[in-house]
Amino acid sequence: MHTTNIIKPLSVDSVIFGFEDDQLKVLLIKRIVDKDSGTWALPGGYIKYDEDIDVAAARILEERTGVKVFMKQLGAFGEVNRFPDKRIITIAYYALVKPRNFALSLEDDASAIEWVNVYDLPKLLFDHGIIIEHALRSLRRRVRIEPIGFNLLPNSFPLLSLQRLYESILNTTFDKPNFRRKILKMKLLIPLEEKQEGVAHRSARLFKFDKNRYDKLIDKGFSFEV
Amino acid sequence: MHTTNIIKPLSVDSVIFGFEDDQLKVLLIKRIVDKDSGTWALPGGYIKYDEDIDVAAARILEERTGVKVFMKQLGAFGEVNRFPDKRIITIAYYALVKPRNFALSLEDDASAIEWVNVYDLPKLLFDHGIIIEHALRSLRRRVRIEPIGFNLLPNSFPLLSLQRLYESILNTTFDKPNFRRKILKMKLLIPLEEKQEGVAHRSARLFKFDKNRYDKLIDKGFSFEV
DNA sequence: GCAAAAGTGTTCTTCGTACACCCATGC
DNA sequence: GCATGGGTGTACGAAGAACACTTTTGC
Repeated sequence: MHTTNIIKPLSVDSVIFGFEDDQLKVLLIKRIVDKDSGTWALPGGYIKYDEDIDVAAARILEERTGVKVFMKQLGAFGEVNRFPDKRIITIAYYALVKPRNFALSLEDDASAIEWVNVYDLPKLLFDHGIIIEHALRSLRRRVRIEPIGFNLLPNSFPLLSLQRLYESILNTTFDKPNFRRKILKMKLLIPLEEKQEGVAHRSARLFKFDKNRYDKLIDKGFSFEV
Repeated sequence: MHTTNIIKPLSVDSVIFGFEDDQLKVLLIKRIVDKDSGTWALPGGYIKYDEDIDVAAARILEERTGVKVFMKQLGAFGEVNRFPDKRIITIAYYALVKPRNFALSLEDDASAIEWVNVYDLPKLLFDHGIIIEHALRSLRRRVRIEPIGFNLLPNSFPLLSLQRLYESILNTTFDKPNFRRKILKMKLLIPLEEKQEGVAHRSARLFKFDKNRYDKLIDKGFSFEV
């Protein structure tokens, strides 16, 4: 990491959500060698002097994890004592990704990187636990009114996967027939010819999210709601 | 203003919403003497080294305007060129206040201060116009699911005032009978014995928002929605 | 009387919810 | 056959939208 030309009292931390094994997870890093050894943390770093903060967040995430994605800002966390010894204010970001699409890569051998169930987190560095809580709250609010959930699923998926996704994010359950009808009525999904394979039950039709269609509907005043 | 012991690349700006004459307004300041003369701006300033950012925002707002209120964070604005010459990242806050409750006071004679209709803004300093847009979007989202609108009204108010408030924030119109029923059904308003006075029509009953009641309903799973 | 807002009543439709039920597939 | 999930049908009730109508007050 470059240490010149950076803004020292300002860091960036990223909460990366992924959906794997029907569980909502976040991407955490653990420094193995230095004094924080043993504590998991959000991927983060310092902003450069001549770099937009959104760009800094994306750069730092990629450097730390190999994940390249555009993120949404969560907000600034600036309690005086959030960081030991020094005053560092951090700007938190979050994003939703498909874990399968990324080969996690580490910048060095001194760290471990892992997808961790968001409902079963280990002890985290500084206020990173609080940051994740905020990110989760924001995710819950947004996921019900914007079709961002699809970012967590493979390009094609059966409807029950979508339902399980919403259930795990919102920590609730839905009636299957009703959920199905509600989603299909929006006409946001393109039914594919493909079917599930190798499952121990009747194979389900796969669907694909139609971003184009969504944009057009939005122009007509449509509003997504789960 | 103190210039020692502050974090220089980090400022705070506040969007203060008020409701006056059936219009949604924001509080703006204009520097009259210096080089920015003639340009309206959001009240803002620098964060101190040993001060929580939320506290800094409240302190700065009070210093600039006399308005003392707790605010909600909107987020950080950090485009490289948002501020001329220097790199300054700002953390924006917003709040909803009752304009009548505040005697606007200026720290010096070099400034003017004013409530300005949010739908008819003058040219603003730096990216302050963008910040207000974001604040308005956030306000619109929140006002429909949290009873924060009452913060903009006097303690007691007729139902039509509430309706006009929502209409001006959401930039829409509601059917009076339906709006009335919807709000009353929530049981969040205490009907008072008082009536409007000096109006050229049948005087309306006044109501008061019942915060206690709201907190209790929330515990029972109630969710506010307009 | 007229204008303006207060306040009540009613109808129609849409939508969410609950749940019964049949279908296909692997073991 | 049985378990598991896929997928359809239906019936009830709550909630929203539209609008007609009566009441009260100042001018």
